[in-house]
Amino acid sequence: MGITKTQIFDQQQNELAQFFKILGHPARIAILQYISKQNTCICNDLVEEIGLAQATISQHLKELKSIGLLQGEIEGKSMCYCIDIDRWTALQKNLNSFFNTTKKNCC
Amino acid sequence: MGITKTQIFDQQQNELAQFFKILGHPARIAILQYISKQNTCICNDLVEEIGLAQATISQHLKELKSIGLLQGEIEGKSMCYCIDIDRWTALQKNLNSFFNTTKKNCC
DNA sequence: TTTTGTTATCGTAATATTGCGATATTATAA
DNA sequence: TTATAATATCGCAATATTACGATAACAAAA
Repeated sequence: MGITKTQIFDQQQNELAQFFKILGHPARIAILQYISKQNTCICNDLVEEIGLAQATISQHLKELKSIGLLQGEIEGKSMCYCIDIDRWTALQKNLNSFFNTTKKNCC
Repeated sequence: MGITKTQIFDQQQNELAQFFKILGHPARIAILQYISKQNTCICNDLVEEIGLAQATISQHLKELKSIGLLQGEIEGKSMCYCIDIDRWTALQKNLNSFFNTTKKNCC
């Protein structure tokens, strides 16, 4: 065992969990916050700013890309990452919908 | 390695990531949805409803309790779980605040 | 072409998570 | 008291995640 039994859950539950999971690491939170603070886009600065190895940052970026939150553009020899606005807004809507429909029935 | 370097992030980032992480499993999403669907509170039904072993469900409930989302009350020989409304609302606010302050500056 | 700077990927070690059977624990019912 | 039912915890196996060094890939600069 050790493998999540995704097949017993529906697509909405799996997708939602996947979003939450990817956001569930402080480095990825920090990356999103840093990108959003800059007017201009980010490349290697994240390595210095955050203090993880370049390979590690690259891996985190890849995961954020995997749910469509980040877009990357080649800019010379460096990479310019930015947040995908539409995706960002859609995700926020999604999560709010989960919070709102999961009503607060109590004992 | 393998251990998350929490010490290089601030408390807000770690806490936020922790919330996301705990919500980042389909079983825990399903548990929250199921509890919220019932007028009355839940006990052992989750085991049948969700289809994971009792030990596994109990573990997931423990994690949801760890961030304060669930409250449990002893009711006879069974356990009655419910969503903590205040906590739920506070968490939603928190996440929305993250989404809103992480502005959408793009390349 | 060679060098340099930047990012991605591979391989690996350390740790965490998931899931479950077995076994406590605890409270009601008999 | 003894049995029963519900939940929690322990211990383990399988898998996933995190982090990083080494190295590949690639584009601009020399």
